[in-house]
Amino acid sequence: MRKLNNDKIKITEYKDHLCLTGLSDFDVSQIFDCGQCFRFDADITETGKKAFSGIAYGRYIRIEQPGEDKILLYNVTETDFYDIWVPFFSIDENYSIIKEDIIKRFGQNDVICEALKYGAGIRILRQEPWETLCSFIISQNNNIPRIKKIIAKLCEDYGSKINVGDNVYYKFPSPEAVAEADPDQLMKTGAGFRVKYILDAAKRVSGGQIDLSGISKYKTNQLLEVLQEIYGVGPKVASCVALFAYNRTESFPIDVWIGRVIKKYYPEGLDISSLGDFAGIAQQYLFYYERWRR
DNA sequence: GCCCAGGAATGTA
DNA sequence: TACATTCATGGG
Repeated sequence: MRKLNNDKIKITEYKDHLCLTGLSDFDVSQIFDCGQCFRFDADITETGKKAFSGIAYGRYIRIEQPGEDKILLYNVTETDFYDIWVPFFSIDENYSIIKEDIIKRFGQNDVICEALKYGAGIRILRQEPWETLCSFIISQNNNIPRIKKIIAKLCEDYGSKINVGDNVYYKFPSPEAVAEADPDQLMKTGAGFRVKYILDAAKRVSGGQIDLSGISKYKTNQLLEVLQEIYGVGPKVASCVALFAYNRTESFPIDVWIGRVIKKYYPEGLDISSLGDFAGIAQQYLFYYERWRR
């Protein structure tokens, strides 16, 4: 087994899964319920524990968390674990440092401290740029169940199949496959008025006008600018793509929920430029706190 | 500045 | 049960 940069994490190989212990600040439900990823579905194991399964980077994975400090990864090879799933789940990221920095920036008495406790296991996933771009175009003026439904249909209609046992899954379609799609057929995904945006994005990416790999070296401001050249991509969608696909943890998407958070807890306004390199992660804690706290 | 696209799940009264 | 809102954006 290769080494991780965190000695506390212990990895044990079993016949059909990997077991991780010592990984703190990690809650599978919170990670998949905080609205950053639309391709994973929850189910309940025989032992009554929540599990999630889905597709990322063209691969199927099933992840269970039977205890706070126990993560089980199924359908994973050792190579894929290090090359794909460690970065995908930010397993190599030390969230205690991030949380300390956020508290230092916001202050000990700030509402962020409650939010950090409430969503203690949130992690920002590192997702594929094209899938993230397309997904967040679809997410505009939309709710999570419907976003998931539209994306699932898009994958069924234009993505390639993955067989896992008796189940069939679909990869996220390539930009080429979407670019070649008939607009009327694309309407059948339920994406509605967003179809023209998805098509523009697919054509720009497959045609080479936008190089989603190349722009990863851009400074964040420049990255946001380039993304917003795409028809239907504004500041919100661009900053989500920067945060969730390009690991720009300082990128701070402002949606209706965060708008409410600012109005409610920071009536004097919030100076985002003073929030440091992890402003976007702080945003996720605030979003999750305001969205799901009863 | 305001409304609409296209649609349905979810929240709220 | 009604009724508003929903992880926005661009065009008219």
